[in-house]
Amino acid sequence: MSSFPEFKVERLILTSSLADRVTEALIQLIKENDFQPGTRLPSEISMASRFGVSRTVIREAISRLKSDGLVESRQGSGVFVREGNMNTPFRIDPNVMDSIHSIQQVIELRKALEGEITALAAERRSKAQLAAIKHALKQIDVEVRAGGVGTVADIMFHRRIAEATGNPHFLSLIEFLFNFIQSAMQTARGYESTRPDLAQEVKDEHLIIVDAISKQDVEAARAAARHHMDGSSKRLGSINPQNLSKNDSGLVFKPACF
Amino acid sequence: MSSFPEFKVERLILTSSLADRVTEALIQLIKENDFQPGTRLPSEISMASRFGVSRTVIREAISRLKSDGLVESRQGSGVFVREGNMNTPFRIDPNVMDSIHSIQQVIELRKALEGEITALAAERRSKAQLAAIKHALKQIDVEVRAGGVGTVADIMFHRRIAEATGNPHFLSLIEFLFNFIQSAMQTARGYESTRPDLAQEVKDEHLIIVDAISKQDVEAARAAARHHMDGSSKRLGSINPQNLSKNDSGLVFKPACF
DNA sequence: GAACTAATGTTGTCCTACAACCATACATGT
DNA sequence: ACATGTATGGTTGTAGGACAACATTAGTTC
Repeated sequence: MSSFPEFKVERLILTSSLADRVTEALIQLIKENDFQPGTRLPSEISMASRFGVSRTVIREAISRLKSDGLVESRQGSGVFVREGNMNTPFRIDPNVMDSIHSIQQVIELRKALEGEITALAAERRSKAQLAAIKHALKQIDVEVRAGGVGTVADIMFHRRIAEATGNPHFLSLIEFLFNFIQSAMQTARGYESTRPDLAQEVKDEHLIIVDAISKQDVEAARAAARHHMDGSSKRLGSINPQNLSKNDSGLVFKPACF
Repeated sequence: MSSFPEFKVERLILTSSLADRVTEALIQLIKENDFQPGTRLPSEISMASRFGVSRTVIREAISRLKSDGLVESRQGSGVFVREGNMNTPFRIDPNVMDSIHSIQQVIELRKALEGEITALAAERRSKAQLAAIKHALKQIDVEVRAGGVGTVADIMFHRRIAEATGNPHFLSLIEFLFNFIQSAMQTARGYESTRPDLAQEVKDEHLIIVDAISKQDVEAARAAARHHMDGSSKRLGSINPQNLSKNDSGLVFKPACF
């Protein structure tokens, strides 16, 4: 068509709204400079005049702080800094997830978890949960035969294992991590599909895991999961890095700092 | 003073603001019912009339969704559901952290991580990081001799180990988990301080960990950390459960559902 | 001293208004 | 026919005013 090379850009968001900037400023004030926990923030009106914005903007910023659990507002009294930070969530900044190195850091996190998860699953799985795991394993082949690379089913397989631990936090944590390594898994599995030897390797590793969970052999399950993680990171490392640079979901461009 | 027994209640927040409820409703709509990623939400005005609230309330709710990464707003165009949920953080609802069981679930999460963290720390620690770990270990005794139970220094000890992995996510995840198990650790260490045998047990376990990290013996480090985790959960289990019911930070009361 | 009351300040909610911006349809010129 | 400019309506971003609900404090009364 046109003489342009492919020029598909998601959307440059270099516009930060006032509420964004006020939020950031307040977080900085609370975290760095000591607004001691329990103290009251200045009133919304005074902050509005101090920041030079309207009260609407201040309220939106405080609304975000509230949902992040940093502050708590009491009608008629004021906004107070919360003590303890139980409500501040664990997050990984997607803006730094551009390099392969940072993806591998997340993979390392998953690697650390998967061994214990599989061991606990072996110890505690019910018959129904074992059946669900086995079913998920079969679904990988189904997805591959249907022309896919099998990422969705692969993730579901490990999700079922996490479910079998009986501890819901394991499931939500690895689901959180999958969001970041999904694209890496996709290219990895895409590469494996061109190498029958590697594909067979993966299938074998999965089988060993299921076998150990089936027999409720805790140590074997742990070892199998660790072996699988080592194998997949080895396979991932054998891919040409440039394949990883295209990120299919989310932003690719890190907004310039200014 | 009064005839009442101690009745110090932080503050009952059973009043959920309109923005709270609208936020919850929108999250539900996005997650359960499919607002497909990429689709536009109804305009703020129409949502306001639909929910029967003012546009201000809608804006505050959407502001929270934005900070949670669920949606993205484009001026002049609308609010769009984000594709991929890389930005949705990992959180543990503090309102369900009332029972011992749920605390132990978080401890189990930490248990799973600490083994790998210590192993990686043994593998990669620099000389300076080893020194920091050893210093933190000494600080536990200092804190205890100063009359404290040693929780702060204990946490700092494990924090330094996590730092030595070189993977920043380990540190932030462990720090996140510590927020939930801190109070449990406090009562545990308080109990240990009345039992010299247990206190010595803890010190021995810590020493073995540091020794393995010092020698860069990866497998020994993993084993030592796992042994320490097993020991501390065993010691925690030997405490009378009622000691755990008093939670010093945050809410204790789970708001009634209505 | 205890209980009630008024005053003041703060957050919660609603409203209107306008600026900045986007998407589309329409008009214009070549 | 095509590209370019322009008008228009709709949407978010921001400002500001108004009042209700509530908390705190000072003052008053008993």
